[in-house]
Amino acid sequence: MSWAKKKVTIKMVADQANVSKTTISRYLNGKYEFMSEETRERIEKAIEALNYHPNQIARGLKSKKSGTIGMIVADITTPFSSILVKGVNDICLGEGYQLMIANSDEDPRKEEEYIRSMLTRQIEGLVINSTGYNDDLIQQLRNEGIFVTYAERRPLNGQIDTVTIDNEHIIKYVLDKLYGSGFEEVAFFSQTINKNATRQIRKEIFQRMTCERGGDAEALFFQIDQEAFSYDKAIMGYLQENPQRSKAVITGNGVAMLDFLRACRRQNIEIPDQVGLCGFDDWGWTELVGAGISAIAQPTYEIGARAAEILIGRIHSGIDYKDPIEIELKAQFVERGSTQIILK
Amino acid sequence: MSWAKKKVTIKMVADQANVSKTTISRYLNGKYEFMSEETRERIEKAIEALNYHPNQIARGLKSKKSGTIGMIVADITTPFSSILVKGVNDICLGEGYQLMIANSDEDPRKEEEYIRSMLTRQIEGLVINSTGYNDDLIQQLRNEGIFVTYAERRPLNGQIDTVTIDNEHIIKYVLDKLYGSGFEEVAFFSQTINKNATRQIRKEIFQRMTCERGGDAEALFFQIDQEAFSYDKAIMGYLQENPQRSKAVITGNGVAMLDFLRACRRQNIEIPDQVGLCGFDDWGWTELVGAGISAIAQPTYEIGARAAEILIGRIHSGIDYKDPIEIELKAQFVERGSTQIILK
DNA sequence: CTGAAAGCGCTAACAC
DNA sequence: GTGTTAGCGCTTTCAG
Repeated sequence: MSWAKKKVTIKMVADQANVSKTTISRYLNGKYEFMSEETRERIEKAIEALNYHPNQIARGLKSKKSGTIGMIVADITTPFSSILVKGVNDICLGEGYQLMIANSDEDPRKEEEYIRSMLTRQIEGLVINSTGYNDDLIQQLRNEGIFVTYAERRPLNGQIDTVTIDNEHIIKYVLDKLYGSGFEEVAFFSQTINKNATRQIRKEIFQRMTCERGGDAEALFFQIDQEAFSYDKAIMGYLQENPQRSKAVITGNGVAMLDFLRACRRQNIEIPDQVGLCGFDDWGWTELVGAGISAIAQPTYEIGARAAEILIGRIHSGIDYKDPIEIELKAQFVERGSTQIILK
Repeated sequence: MSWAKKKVTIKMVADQANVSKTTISRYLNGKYEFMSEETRERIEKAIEALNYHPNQIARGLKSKKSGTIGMIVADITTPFSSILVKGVNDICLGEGYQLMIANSDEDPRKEEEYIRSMLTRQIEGLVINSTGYNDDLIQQLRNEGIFVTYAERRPLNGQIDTVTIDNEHIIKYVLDKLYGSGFEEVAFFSQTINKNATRQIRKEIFQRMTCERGGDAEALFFQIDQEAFSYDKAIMGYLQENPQRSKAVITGNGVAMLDFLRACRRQNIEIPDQVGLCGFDDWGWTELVGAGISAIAQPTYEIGARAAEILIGRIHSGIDYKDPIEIELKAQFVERGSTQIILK
């Protein structure tokens, strides 16, 4: 980089201001008590004149504080992830941290690679929307002085700070609502569960509550793999059983909702005439489809923001903890046309 | 962090393997020619035994290579930005770079703050989807040895690498299509332009082509501010002029399309019966709204990927350039029901 | 109030 | 083949 102007260092500022590097360093760290008014001003001028910006990398090497936080999301292309990122990013800006972000693409191997890469780059903490396959490695980070907060997907086991939503409460609310308004069968359509804790938890809650109502918890839960037309098959299968009953579906997240709607369109299934629908995640377009799609609006931004706050709090305190913080934020049901029952 | 295990350093590995730090360093950098087969194995064992991972921060301090790239997007919550991020992220993974990401929120002050913050953290390059207000600062980075690539939004002036789409070509294509199929007036609805180069360019192209067809280039271009019901007013105003003519609208990006559709719904405007619609950006839900929304699918992922490739290429070459690389990728028109003209 | 000196963890001449 | 030495840019004792 021969064409690059030499970067200005603390040494050059020291020379310019006619003091030692130490004093400049003190200045940079706001320890003004240790210098005369006059030197302070001289330093200020020198920094200004040279357009000096301290090298955070060098500072971090000595102080062991990189000032960066890592964040790994499972699929950055979903609005869910990007809003989560925004929440974390905003808090980081306020606290002076930079964000190192990676997209695991739901691939545990990539996830591990990113975690290790970020570790070598001395992140001070990690916010993760985890695939669920690297919980052991993540637990290990604790031993290296790295704090971790799980966002939305909790660890399957392990004592780590977590911010999720109150699935129990909102699923109960929606089931009550749907059955209460006359639907006779409510099914749940989930993406492949794998080790995804959120999907696992929603399944468990849905099946337990369905059971309590005397429903067929097994038959009404559909786990749908990412193959072509698998949603088509599932929805057709569901509607063919007990065709005289009025039915509704809850989809487990925004991506499942989109796939479900596409399948309905291909199969000419009318909503809510033939099947009611309530989805998790309320993204901008839900009101535009048909009579509007009812949805569970997750406080996605807040999940990210709270996770970042907790993480930074831990970093600042710097001490190990025995009791993890576990926060459950409330989700909200937004009612639209897709759950207005059409009586048969 | 009293509870943290002491991090293992190159010194400890050297002691364990009974060689000097230099030799370990050579090993880490793959310079196996400079050591015996036997020491190489000894080092391998020592690293394994101690679970050693080199500190990239320290390496970077000496070598002036942080191994991180910065990326700033204008609004991370739009699918456009997140897909762009994915493109960049994927290339970075392949090339061994970590991504430092920030969301400027279309705020030039935040954008500047992030740029400076990333600079102090020694990013080696920057991919930016810029607000357009910090072009001078960005140009300045070049003097500090930092390469920059603009993604999607080009600099208003300045000689910097850029990846955009071929707006000229696709806008011509869509206008031909719409007028060709019988629409008599085609308007363009854009978000507030400010210094956004893409919006500026689309406006210029649209107006020029409209002019060439003898249309009223001024009246047919709508710049719509982000106030409540401003889309409602614009669309109503457009439809009231020359009501006997069949009309269509092109929206300038995905966000504008969403706002436009919401306004139509509020005003009970039927698409395409009362107005045809073709939007920029083809996100998952377009096919689900009404008879399907026709859209210009931008190669968003490719924009990000190409931008990252170009940037990393520059970093590797390490030399200044006089001629910036300017790439224009092709967008594609996806035809759906919203542009099937209903003859009046 | 201020500075000299010794590192942080790693790399890179330059010797041997 | 391998080690010694001198830093990278900054912080931090420890002396004055």
